[in-house]
Amino acid sequence: MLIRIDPSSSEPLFAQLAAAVRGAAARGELRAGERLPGARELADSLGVNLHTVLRGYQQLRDEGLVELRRGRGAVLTEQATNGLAGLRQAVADVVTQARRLGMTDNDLIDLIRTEFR
Amino acid sequence: MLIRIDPSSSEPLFAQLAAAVRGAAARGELRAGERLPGARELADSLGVNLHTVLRGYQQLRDEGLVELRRGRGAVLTEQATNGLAGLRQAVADVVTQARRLGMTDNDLIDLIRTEFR
DNA sequence: ATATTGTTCTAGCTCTACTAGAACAAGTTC
DNA sequence: GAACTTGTTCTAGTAGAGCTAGAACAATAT
Repeated sequence: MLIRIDPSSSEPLFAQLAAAVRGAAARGELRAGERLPGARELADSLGVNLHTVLRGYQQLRDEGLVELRRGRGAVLTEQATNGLAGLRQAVADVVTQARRLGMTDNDLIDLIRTEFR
Repeated sequence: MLIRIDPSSSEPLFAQLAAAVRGAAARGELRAGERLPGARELADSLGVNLHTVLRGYQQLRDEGLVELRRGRGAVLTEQATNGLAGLRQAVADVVTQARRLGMTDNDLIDLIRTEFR
């Protein structure tokens, strides 16, 4: 898997990392049960700190996309690869866009309901 | 126009302010040529600093949504009133994707609510 | 002329993100 | 069982963004 990070972006590094994994899983580049690189190793290869990678991994865990276990590393869950991850990413993008327009969650939900008919 | 701001949000105050104006324009609550409140006045009524409001206004100017002139204030441009089209398209895409996964509108709305936090 | 309103500058405070290093705990591997 | 791997937790320091504050200034409106 290829993970790229832009240090000059205003998006935090750990968030970029999480987004990269989310996207790779959604596009089928990663499968359930597959292991992500160890945090120390990935930190080295990206030129960032161990804690930064771990924070990204922990965010993915909070979203239910990976399981973290000592001695074993970060393993993709079913949820990460069942397409939900892709939808999640799309939803995140829409939410960002809606926020930029100053919409509340309910404003956006109205739009969704309209579109669902 | 009603501008509300949440000091406890992780979204910067100046960005919230810009979003509020963007959204009001996108929803048609504001029209091209209309004047926004003066920065000092708005800062007072929101309980934030003059510079914070000005930074929000400047961001809107950088986006081409308002023109700023001394003695005159912030005036909405034509461009400010065309925002919804992109979001509508993104929402349509998300709904299609959700349908493909067999989700109901309420399933999707749960996702939106989660993401909005 | 006078008042209004954005512009610019300096300064200080707080919080987040990132880095760094160390010790620790749970799991894997042999 | 022993050694190794890997995430977890803790402390600590640095840099930058965001916000506030106050003042002086410049262009425009009335």
